[in-house]
Amino acid sequence: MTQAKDDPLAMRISRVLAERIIAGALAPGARLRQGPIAEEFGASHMPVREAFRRLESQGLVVSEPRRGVRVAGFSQAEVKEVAEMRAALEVLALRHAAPHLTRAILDAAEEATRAGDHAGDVEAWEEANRLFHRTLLAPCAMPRLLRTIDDLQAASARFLFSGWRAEWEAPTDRDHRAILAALRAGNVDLAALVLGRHVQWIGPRGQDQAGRPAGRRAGP
Amino acid sequence: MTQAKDDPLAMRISRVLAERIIAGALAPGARLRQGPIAEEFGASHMPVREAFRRLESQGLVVSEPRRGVRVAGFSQAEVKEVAEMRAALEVLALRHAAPHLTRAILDAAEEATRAGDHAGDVEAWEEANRLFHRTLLAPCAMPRLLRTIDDLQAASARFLFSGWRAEWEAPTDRDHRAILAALRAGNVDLAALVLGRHVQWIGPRGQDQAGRPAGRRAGP
DNA sequence: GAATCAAAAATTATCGATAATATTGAAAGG
DNA sequence: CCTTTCAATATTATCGATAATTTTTGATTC
Repeated sequence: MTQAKDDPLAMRISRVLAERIIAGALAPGARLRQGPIAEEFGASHMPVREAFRRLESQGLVVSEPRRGVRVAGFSQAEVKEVAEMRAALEVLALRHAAPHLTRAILDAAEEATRAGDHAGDVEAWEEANRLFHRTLLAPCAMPRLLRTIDDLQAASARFLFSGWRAEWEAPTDRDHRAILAALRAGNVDLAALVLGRHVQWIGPRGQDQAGRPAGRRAGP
Repeated sequence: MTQAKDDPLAMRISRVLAERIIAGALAPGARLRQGPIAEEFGASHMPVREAFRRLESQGLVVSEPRRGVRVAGFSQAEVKEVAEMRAALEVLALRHAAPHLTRAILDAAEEATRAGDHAGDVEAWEEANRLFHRTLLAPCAMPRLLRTIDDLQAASARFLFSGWRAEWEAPTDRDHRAILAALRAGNVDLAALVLGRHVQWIGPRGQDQAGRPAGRRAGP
């Protein structure tokens, strides 16, 4: 799905572990021991450790020296933090991408939105959602910004999966459509405003029931 | 200066290498070979490789599989990218920190500004500048955000050093004082506005002479 | 003289083993 | 019965060596 298997072992291991953490197969706080993981992948400790460092930089695990790594927990505060960082950075990316958005790109983003509407489970919806954002923001051509946004999206997806694993129905994504409409009309400011709010939408249930995002500065 | 020497060897190595890259001792594009570096630190390859991964996540080196790592270059576009990310994220951090800013914290930030004014060289000025920002933003209590900002500051410092190594005179930092004044007056919006512009200030010389930052959306 | 190919040298990626440190559990003491 | 201490065990951090690639070098040909 992602990339060929000719890149370093550490990369493959980190990808698999990241998937597991995001999907919730590895619970927050769970210790990741290098021995068993190395054995599972038929590798030695070195690639596993490199994978750990990569996961650490993505914020998916926390590492205490001499004490190993464990899956990063996410309190409501942390989820909010990630959401607000995403909002700030995706708005920035969108403003830079806007001048480069062609008709074809907007159509592709709309197609991604449609795919999300028809998604049968959270995973499919999340993938479509990610594709929407990526399609719209990639033309900003700011690699470091895009990398950071990707990591934040991964963290967001974790939260999404944790809350919704079972009961799921694909919601028609009004925000996505509003963003596209604004962009088609050339109203970048409006698109950025909606995107900023959209990204901070935490969903119907947080750790507690206070689902209202805090960074909401503009009206509804 | 930073931390004791009881944390993993990889951490110490990455710190030293980071300092060298930021200070310009290692030129952009220069290859970092694990053999010589391991030998220099009296270590084996493993910690060196871990240090590389860490530097990679900070954006200080780029790694091509099977081909080693090299010091990341920075075009004017990349410098601008970092500056705009910093602006977006530092403004976010400041808005969250503002409610927690005490008189003592503001005084400490002012002291950092004074130290910067009296700095004799770029390094000292940069350290004071970093301290100013850190003092003001740390109370936001958003660890991931602060970590990201730190990495971006490091990238900024690289650029600063590259341009100013020789001719240097400490400039009185009007922006810092304006930010503090606004905060003391309780005008968070103004402080955020000035901070956002301040961070994007590229200095009198870029790679080419077009020093005007592009993200400048509000008037002077 | 420039381009090409092939062996040689260098370098990265990985492994298996060792040393250092943390964790655990049981025994002793209060 | 709970707390503390100490050894047995488990795990991390690190090393030295090996395998797999890439880069160089040097002749060789057009």
